Amino acid sequence: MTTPVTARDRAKAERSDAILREAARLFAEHGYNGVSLEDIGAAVGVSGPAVYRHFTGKQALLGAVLVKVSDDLVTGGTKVASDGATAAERMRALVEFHVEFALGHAEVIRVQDRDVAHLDARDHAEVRRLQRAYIELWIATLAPLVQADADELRLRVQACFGLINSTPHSTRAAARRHSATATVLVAMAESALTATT
Amino acid sequence: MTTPVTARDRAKAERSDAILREAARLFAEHGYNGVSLEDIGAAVGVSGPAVYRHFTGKQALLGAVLVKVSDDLVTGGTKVASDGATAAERMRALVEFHVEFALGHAEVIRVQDRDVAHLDARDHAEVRRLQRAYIELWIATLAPLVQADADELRLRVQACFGLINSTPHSTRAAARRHSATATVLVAMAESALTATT
DNA sequence: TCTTTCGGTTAGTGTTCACTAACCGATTGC
DNA sequence: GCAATCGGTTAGTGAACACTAACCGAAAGA
Repeated sequence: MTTPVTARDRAKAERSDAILREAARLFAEHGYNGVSLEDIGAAVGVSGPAVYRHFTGKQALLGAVLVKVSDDLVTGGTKVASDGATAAERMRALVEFHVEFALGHAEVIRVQDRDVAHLDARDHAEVRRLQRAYIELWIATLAPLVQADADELRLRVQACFGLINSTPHSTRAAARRHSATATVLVAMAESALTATT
Repeated sequence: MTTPVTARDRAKAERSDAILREAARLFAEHGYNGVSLEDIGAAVGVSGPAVYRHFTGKQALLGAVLVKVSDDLVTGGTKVASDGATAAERMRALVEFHVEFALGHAEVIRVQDRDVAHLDARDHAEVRRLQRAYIELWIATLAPLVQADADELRLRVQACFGLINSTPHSTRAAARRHSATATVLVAMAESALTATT
């Protein structure tokens, strides 16, 4: 299979990436319905309907953003969780991975837990599938460390996501030094996950 | 001051309450921009512009919902925090109060951290003022228990809010028995707040 | 009783916005 | 060179929707 990469192809790829990036940023800032295609085009220096040369529509943009972030979480999480020798090490690796991800991709995290409902049926199913896989990975990792039934493990994991994902909501805390924030969040998350009732 | 409560007055108050309740529910489910005034009217059995007989517009509805929830948090939080004798008792009272509130008012919580940006300037300022007061209450309560600078205390409190407020996002966990969920969340929150790095 | 008030109705109105149509000039590939 | 492709443009188009206008019938109150 030949790959004839022309200048046009490169320009198009860059443009598409820029559109995705700016769309994610704008969705995070104003919400899916608060952003027009004109806004997204303007953010990358083209105007309005030019976006249709790269994506089939507004919903497809949201789908691309959210499927990618969900997939990155599952792929990255699976990778780091396979490294640790003990359950505690794997759990810590997952927590650190997720904290780094949330701090580095605050915008997409914000879009994910705010605008997932605006996906079309196909993307929605895919995102839910990936999210389910990611949470099951956490539950499987946490299970050896905490004696609790499946429902409670799920509750603990989801509450932990809420804890870590809170940073995108707090502008002030996000301005802190990245590593200091990460250290505190990791400590809080690990402590919360294994807290005894 | 006379209070001539007629049948009409009572009917109007009930209608207004119903509109607020349904508006909060619909905002939580579909987001501010995903709900039309026609939808809100239909949810209470009237149609469309009848809502204007009770509220000046759609933004005013959102404002009423969010100012009320912010005020309830500050008022209730201040009340329960004044009871405890020790700092630890006050902290626990705050955590339990917030967990109960989040489990009992999941919908409004969801609207609050998703659609606050759609408020008009006046309500936005008021909600931010109340939120600031609430978080300062938490910080002041946590300060004696954790040795950390103001930034870290704020980060810890906000992460704790994220933890507790995660339940509105997780439909499955919300189906669990209320008291069991509350117990786990309280334990996680207290453990996270005072976790050592 | 009879006028006023009020909470509802239906029928617009103007705007925003996703998406389409039609066209254009440069890059591509033969 | 030259036709096809492609990524852009501007000008619609149709739908959704917040809000207004005009009207109506019943409750309030003198």
